[in-house]
Amino acid sequence: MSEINPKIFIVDDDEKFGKSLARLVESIGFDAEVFTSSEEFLQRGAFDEPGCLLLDVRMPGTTGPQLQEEMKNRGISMPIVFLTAHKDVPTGVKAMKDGAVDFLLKPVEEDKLFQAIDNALDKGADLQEADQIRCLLKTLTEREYEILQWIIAGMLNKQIAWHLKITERTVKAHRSQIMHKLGVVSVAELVRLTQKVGISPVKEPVES
Amino acid sequence: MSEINPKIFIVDDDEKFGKSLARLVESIGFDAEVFTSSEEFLQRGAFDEPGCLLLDVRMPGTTGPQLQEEMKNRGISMPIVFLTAHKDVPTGVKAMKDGAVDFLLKPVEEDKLFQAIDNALDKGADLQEADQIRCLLKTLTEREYEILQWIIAGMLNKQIAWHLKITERTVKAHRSQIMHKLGVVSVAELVRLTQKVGISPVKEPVES
DNA sequence: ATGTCTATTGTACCTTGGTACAATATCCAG
DNA sequence: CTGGATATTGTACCAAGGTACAATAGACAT
Repeated sequence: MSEINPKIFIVDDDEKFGKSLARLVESIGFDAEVFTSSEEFLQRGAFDEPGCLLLDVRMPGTTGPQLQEEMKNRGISMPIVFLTAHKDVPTGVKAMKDGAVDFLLKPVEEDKLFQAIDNALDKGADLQEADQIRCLLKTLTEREYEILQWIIAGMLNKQIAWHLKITERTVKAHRSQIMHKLGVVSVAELVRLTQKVGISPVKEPVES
Repeated sequence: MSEINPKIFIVDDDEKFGKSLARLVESIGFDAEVFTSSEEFLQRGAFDEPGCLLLDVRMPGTTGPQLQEEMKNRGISMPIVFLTAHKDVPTGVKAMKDGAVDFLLKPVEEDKLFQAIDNALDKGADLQEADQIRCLLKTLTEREYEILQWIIAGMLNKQIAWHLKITERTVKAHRSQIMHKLGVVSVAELVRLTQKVGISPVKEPVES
């Protein structure tokens, strides 16, 4: 068994600070990788390994919050911990609203940093799981996806058939295919799976 | 149909500020209620109507963040928007981590305040729904709750029966009771319901 | 003691879900 | 045009869920 250490990405224009931060996290067993700009970080690519990002706010070029938004746009799901000397409340609050794990002020206390990294890595696991689920969902055809939304709404096969104007037999065929593709054996698992990536069930129009 | 306005609770030791804030939110159609201390607010009770809390940070006695924590302890689920002149980053960040909807600096821009209130009221609806679900869940007996956890794990009746060393018939009886009490007709609805209040399914020990 | 709540189980029956073994039709790319 | 993916449907059968109509037994409170 080869132990895989989570990788701590560090983006800070102050190279000295970044390197000392790298040494610090490496001292407790993490792998670290240092970048001096957001652009350099984005060019690296391959963000699929488990890890998190320690990110400065004020930087020449793309700032920390801008990188956060760009990552969201690109679908890069990596938990972010901001580290900054920039004592601006709205910036910190917005970063948190946008999903940052923490927003710490330099000089950062080791305890708080390590705690934040732990939290970030936990969140990273969830994000990776969601990514995997999204990947599975892409294997569904449009029709299957449509029927999936009815299934997780709790509709019976015959009701789905009625709404789509097809036979119950066909719904069963699709349903079976969906379950196989998503690797679940029960509706309960199916619903929990879809909840994790925010798929909304169809809403049955109430007849009067 | 009597229109029910959401109620905006305001807690600020600066009574003048509180009252002017009340006039402001009332001008756009909300009901407002002003308190000059956390204690006064807590004594009011009856926090079940739809609404949100505009809360100051620095106050004599119980501070805003302390009130936030106390409300959490007491199970009072009302969305909070902080309004403060206290430009402290860690305070703002912690408030957000603890579930605040927003953390705005005085003097607050009307746009941002109204936006924050809208967001808070949306969140309030979710919180109220969760409260209602928790209320329903309290009507379950211990045994029913136990079986519920197996059901939402996607287990078959016979598997549940096996684990609890009872007959499948008994599981069916409980299952039926659970569905009735929670007002759902499908496992899918049941799972979504429980997800909203964070009930975790039992984990099947994998046999080798 | 008597009644209520809870947990348990039984029988019988029907509905729904799942699947094995099929076929037909359309669309699209190589 | 030919193969593959997709959507559709059929038959038959079995497993699983749901329920109506029941009963038994223990715990607990009035």
